[in-house]
Amino acid sequence: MNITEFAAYAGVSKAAVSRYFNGGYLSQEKRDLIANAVEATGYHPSLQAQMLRTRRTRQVLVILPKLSSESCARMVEGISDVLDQNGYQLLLVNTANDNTRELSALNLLQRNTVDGVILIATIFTAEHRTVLGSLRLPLMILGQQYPGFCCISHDDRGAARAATAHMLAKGRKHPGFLGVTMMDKAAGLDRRRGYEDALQAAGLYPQPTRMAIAAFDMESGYEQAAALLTRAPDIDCLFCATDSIAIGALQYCRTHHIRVPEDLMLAAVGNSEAGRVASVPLTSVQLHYRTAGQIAAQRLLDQLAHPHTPVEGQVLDYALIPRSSTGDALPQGNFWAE
Amino acid sequence: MNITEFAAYAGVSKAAVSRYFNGGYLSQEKRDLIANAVEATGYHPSLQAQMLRTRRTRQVLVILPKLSSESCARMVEGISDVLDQNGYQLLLVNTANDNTRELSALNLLQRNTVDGVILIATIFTAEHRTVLGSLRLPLMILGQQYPGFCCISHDDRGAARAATAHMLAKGRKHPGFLGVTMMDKAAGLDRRRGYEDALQAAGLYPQPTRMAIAAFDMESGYEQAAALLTRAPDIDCLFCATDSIAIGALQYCRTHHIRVPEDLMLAAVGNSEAGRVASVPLTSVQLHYRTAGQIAAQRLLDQLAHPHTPVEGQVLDYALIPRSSTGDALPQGNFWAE
DNA sequence: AAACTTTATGAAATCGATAACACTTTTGCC
DNA sequence: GGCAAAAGTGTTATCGATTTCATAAAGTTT
Repeated sequence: MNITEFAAYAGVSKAAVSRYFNGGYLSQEKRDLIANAVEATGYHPSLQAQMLRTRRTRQVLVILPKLSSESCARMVEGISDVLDQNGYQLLLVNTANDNTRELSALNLLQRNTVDGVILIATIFTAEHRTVLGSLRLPLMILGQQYPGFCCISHDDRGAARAATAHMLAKGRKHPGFLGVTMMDKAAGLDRRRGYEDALQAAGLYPQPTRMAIAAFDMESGYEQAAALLTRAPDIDCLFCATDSIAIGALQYCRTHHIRVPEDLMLAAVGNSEAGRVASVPLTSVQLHYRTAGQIAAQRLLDQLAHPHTPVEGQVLDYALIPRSSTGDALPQGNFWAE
Repeated sequence: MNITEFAAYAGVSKAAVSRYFNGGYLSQEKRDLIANAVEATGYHPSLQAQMLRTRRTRQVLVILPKLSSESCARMVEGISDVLDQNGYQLLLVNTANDNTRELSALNLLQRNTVDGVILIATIFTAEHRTVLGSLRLPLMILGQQYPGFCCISHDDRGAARAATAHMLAKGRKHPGFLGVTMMDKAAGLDRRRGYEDALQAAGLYPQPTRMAIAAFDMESGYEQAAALLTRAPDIDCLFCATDSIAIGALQYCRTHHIRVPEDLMLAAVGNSEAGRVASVPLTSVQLHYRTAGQIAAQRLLDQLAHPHTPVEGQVLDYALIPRSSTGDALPQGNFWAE
């Protein structure tokens, strides 16, 4: 049933029906007439027709690199919370760290089928700047600061500093670093800087031989930990850029008679579920993923409501959660400490 | 720029432009003309207008209970793979196990804004049958069999049977069961039946005092394990409906001087990352989540292409992954066994 | 009472495409 | 050459809403 048929059924004009649903001058009499007819027929305006006419889709595109990563999933949950509350729909593109998919996602934007975009990306290339710069849609970048755009990010540098400093404060003198590619500004570069900050504050100098780069998975963490600890066996505390990597390192220790935390302390960033229940519960820094998602979505909706909002970034704080991997016993009865 | 302006620019009729993009009789001459004009202007048809006119949106709605659960995330990844390849967009609704949200999602369907639906639900009520039955859209149900609808599910019963049988085959005589609500047919009912199958095959009888029901999280697993093992301390092997619950049980053992696997064997279903790296690596049954998602999406697209496809369910197989929690040592050098 | 403003109304134009239709031209075949 | 089928074309109606516009009635101010 379309608006014309419905209007005829209700005994009013098309315009009156439209005004009923969108607000506008309408007498109480017609209002009742339409309300009754809606009750009787279950009529509702077609979204597609509304989209075409109003040029607003009430859909937001979320682009992310990997859905089955706990951090991404939580950010999307946060986004979903807010969009849902405001009657917006969430269009999801999982790029799987694949350029082809990322391009097809950006193609969507060109086609103007969404009102706004939230981008959770790890590596920004020159092409990104070009494409994003020419975007006429409201855009939020989630997970890192990218100059010139609205960004919500975590204090990755502070988080890494806190984790490393925690181990140094326990008297360790030979820190090691297990990071990820520096092309990833947040998890790669910023966390390395945080690590170096902590060393500097303790009067130590970062040594390249005590640093290694891994991929984002446990397997790689295992392998790089093996390489690093073979090369520099005197390392007595190891900062890992992600929980997954730290868990890989932990597996290596477990199978090579390296005691954690006695011989080697471990600390990471992420506070994942796996890290909480690992063979040695992992000291890690909690970032507020869900909150970040909520804020990003809210800010996007704000931009939609008030165009020309000034571009400004926002950095969320963090919380260090000490656990056994740095020799911190858990409080009795609490094995899940957030 | 709309099709009229573009057609004028290219020097052809609107119909020719439409035929260019949708296929249809068109001379090579005009084809070139339009191709050049596209190159020059970057014109592309408006999706909204196409949606309105063709009554197809090329969008698929995915409804799920919890995004930040590994199994859900992997299913969505599988769905995304296939939809993406076929030029379909994925609309996501995270119900957070909340009726309000589930209703608003179903409202979307009423509004006809998507071509098809994939539903990942855990608990089906009478209301579900009503709403789903009156749905005029192609629908796939993912994760359990629901009579009368197209379903892709896992062999939950077989999986639970295999996990339990594995422990009984090692000579354990006093099995226990830690499950979830029976309102959840797949993870609740079917897995309990599988547990009972295994007992029966071993000449044992299920005893209510050796069974408990937990929620879906580790905390609840911990609490219910505590209750169960206090009530029936002779239990020497425990089947858990999910990895999370098993990890909770494992934490309880760890803090109460119950040795795993010597005093108590543990086996579960899910094969999650956390279970693989837990303090005692967890024997678990792998289900093919990603594959299930891919199949569901593919079958949905098939339905879209060929309406009136007969309704039939499909059940995917499983693979038991023995690990230390049942006394199975991991093969040397492989700590990640899938 | 006149002059304005606010409220109320429906006809018609519009958003940007596709599909039906009527028509002409080309091709294939006997 | 004749005749049917296939290929190629542009005009027009249509999808289902919103928005403009012209106009009228009601309410408010001078």
